[in-house]
Parts: sequence; C-alpha cells; structure tokens
Amino acid sequence: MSDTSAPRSLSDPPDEVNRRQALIRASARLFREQGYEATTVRDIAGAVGMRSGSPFYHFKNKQEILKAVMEEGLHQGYERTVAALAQASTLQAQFRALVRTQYGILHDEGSEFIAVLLYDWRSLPPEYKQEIIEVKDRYDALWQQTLQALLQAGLLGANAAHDASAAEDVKMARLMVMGAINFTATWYKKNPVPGHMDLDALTDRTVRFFMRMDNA
Amino acid sequence: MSDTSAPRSLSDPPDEVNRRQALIRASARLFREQGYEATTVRDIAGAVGMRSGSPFYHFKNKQEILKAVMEEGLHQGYERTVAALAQASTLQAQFRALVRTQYGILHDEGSEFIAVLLYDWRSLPPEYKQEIIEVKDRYDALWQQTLQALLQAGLLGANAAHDASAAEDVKMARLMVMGAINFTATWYKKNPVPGHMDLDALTDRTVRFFMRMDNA
DNA sequence: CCTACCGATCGGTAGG
DNA sequence: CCTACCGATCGGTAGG
Repeated sequence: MSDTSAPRSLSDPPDEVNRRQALIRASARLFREQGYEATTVRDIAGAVGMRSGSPFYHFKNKQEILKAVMEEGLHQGYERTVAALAQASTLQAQFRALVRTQYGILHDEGSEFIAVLLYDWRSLPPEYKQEIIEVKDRYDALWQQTLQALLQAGLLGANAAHDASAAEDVKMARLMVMGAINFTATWYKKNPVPGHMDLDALTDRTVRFFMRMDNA
Repeated sequence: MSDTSAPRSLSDPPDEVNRRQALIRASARLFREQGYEATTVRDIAGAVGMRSGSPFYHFKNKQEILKAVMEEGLHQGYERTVAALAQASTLQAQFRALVRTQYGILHDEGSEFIAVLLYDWRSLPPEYKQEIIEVKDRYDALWQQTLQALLQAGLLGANAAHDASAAEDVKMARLMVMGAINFTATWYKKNPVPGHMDLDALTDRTVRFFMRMDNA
C-alpha cells in the first residue's frame, strides 16, 4: 500500500510524508506516556487532528506504527551519536559524548522513540523484531569501539583490564553502562524544580561513576 | 465484596487464600510475558482453571491484581535480600550478595513480580503508586547502607571517594548499579544452551565491573 | 466460584 | 482523509 502508491507530480508528495511523520511523532509521545497497548488508534488520530480511521491510510495496522516509531528512534539515535563522536577528540571525551547523547535521546522533548523501543519491545510482532535488531546492532557497534579502547586503557569500570579486554568483556561493559543509562527512563524526570539535576549534571555523575578521571 | 464475605469456620479459609495466591502468581507470569495491558482477565482466569468472572471474587478489579503482584514482589524481594545480607560478613561479600539476590529476584523461575513492577509501572493507577513507593523505599534502603560503606572505602565505581560520599553520591551509585542489573530483564535469557552464562557468572561479571577487587 | 450476560470500546474496513 | 460502520473482545456484574 505504501510502496505502490499512485504516481504523483513532484509538487504534492511532501504533505503526505509530513502527515506520516506527524503520526509517528504523536504516537511516540503517547506510547511513551501510556504504553503501546494502552494507546488507542483514536488517541493517535486525535493527536494530529484526524478521525479514527485515517491513520490506516498511512499505516496498514497499529503494529506498523510501533515499528515505524522504533525505526525512527534508531535512525535519529544513530545520526546523533555519530555526530557527537565526531566532535570528541580524546577517548574520555568520546565516552562523555556517548553518555550525553544517549541521555538526550532518552529525555529530550520530542525524542521519545528510543524509550518506546526499550519499553514496548514485547509488543512488537516477532516478524518485525528481526528487522529492528539488525539496525540496533549497528547502533550498539558505535559504543563498542570506544568502550573497547577505554577498557584496554584501564579507564572503564572499577578494575584495570584483566586479560586483553576480550570481546565478551566489552559487550558486558556496554550492557552495564547502557543499562544504567537506559534505566534512567524509569526514574529521571525533567525540570521539576529550578535546582534539579539536568542532563549535563546527570552526565557528569554518570561519567564520574564509570570512568577513571585521574586529573593528576 | 471481599471485606464483607460470609462468616466462616476456622477450617475453610486456607483454600481461599491459596486461590488468591495462585491468581497472583499466574498473573505475574502472564504480565511478565505479555505486559499488563495485553493480558486479559480471561487469560488469568484460564491459567488457574477459573471462568472469566471468577477472579473478581478475589479482586475487585484488574488493577488490584497488578498492585498485588507488585506488593508480592517487594515482600519477597525484601525477605530474600535481608536473608542474603545476613549471610555476608565482609563488605565485598555483601555487595555480591545484593547483586546475586537481585538477579535471582529478576530471573528465577516463578519470580516475575519485580520485573512486572519495573515494566508495568505506568499501568498502575496513581492512587496505588504511592503505597507501592513507600514499600519500595524500604527495599532500596537495604542497598543504600552497603553502597554507602563501599563508596567510603573507595571500593565502588571507577574513582576513589571524592568528598565524604554524600548521600546524593550514594543514591546515584545505587541507581546506576541497580539500573544496570534491572536492565538485564530486557536482554538476559536463561539456559538457552549449555555453555551460556548463568546467574552466578552474570553476578561475577557484574561485581567485577562495579567493585574494586584488589586480590593483592 | 459458575452461568449468563452487558455496555463500552477497539482495531480495522468499505466506499467514497 | 472522512463517514459510517462492524465483528470481536474486554472488564466487570447480577444472581445464584
């Protein structure tokens, strides 16, 4: 239905793609707040000023909306992470960039896609999971390189590298660090009061906890 | 409906409480697999051999079942953690005990309650959240003591204690460590193949990553 | 705890 | 993208 749409002139497609994007963004916000199962197609339609049947003009069913939200999250996350890493010169700066970017991806306004990926994963039909996992692997690979180098330098975690930082150790380190960061989705709240911890302060504390600082 | 049941002799109540427990256990398993919203009262009833209306003899609505699952998890978790801590003599042994116990609570067969608490939190009605939070605070306090001592001794995390291990630092350390552990609920799978990492191995790796080992 | 049932809602579709 | 609609299912209840 979306790959065999009628031929159209070069001037009218933008709107259709914008409506689709609006649905994805609104869905992400609603899924993030209420969960996928508790969110109604009518909720989604209403959020963008449509009637209840209209989202099915853009997606063939509700599950495809969920999949699109997750794909959008991985796409944005990948781009933001690559850009952040490119700005960092030292190994330590790279780690800080990874942490700060992940916090932004999880907590920035309008950036609810990855939180949905994490917390509504079980609602995604198995056929779709494979596709998403492949994209997610490329995303995780961005972390793997920096963490591998940090481990080898003895700068990550409580202990100096044991052997030669086996691939298994790097993976475990990534799961621990990303797990701690991703879990902030369950407890971190933004701007409740002026004095509260913002994402930069959260990044500081996180980096300090996981990475050796030796400012000596 | 449940607080004004008919007066009964001292010999027949046990069964009623057993049926209620069976509902809680079955619900926990179903919620863990499918999520609260995707689980039907009919699913729950069927899992314990009841008809669809019968769970409402034990709970006044579906949300009360969710609340009961979470309360059961916190109760069991508290007891298991206290027992594990009591067995540990050194500070390091206490940390290992906390980690291993939490992994058991999250991944042992028949122990799905806390995973439900973590992943279906947003489905719990706000009125109930307050009650659960109070119990959860006591649970978290069990971690706080050990982590505070570890931080002060410079044994936790990548850096030696900075100031005097402020309460904020202890809380942050707990959120990071428990976050990493709790997040295993999303990726760790039990006994897939003989050679796979079991909970003891997972504990080893976790402890080694977060706590200074100095076996010198 | 069962039988029988109900009102409400939900995902999705036909036909324009 | 709307109107109008449908079959299925869901949480919950009455009455025993």
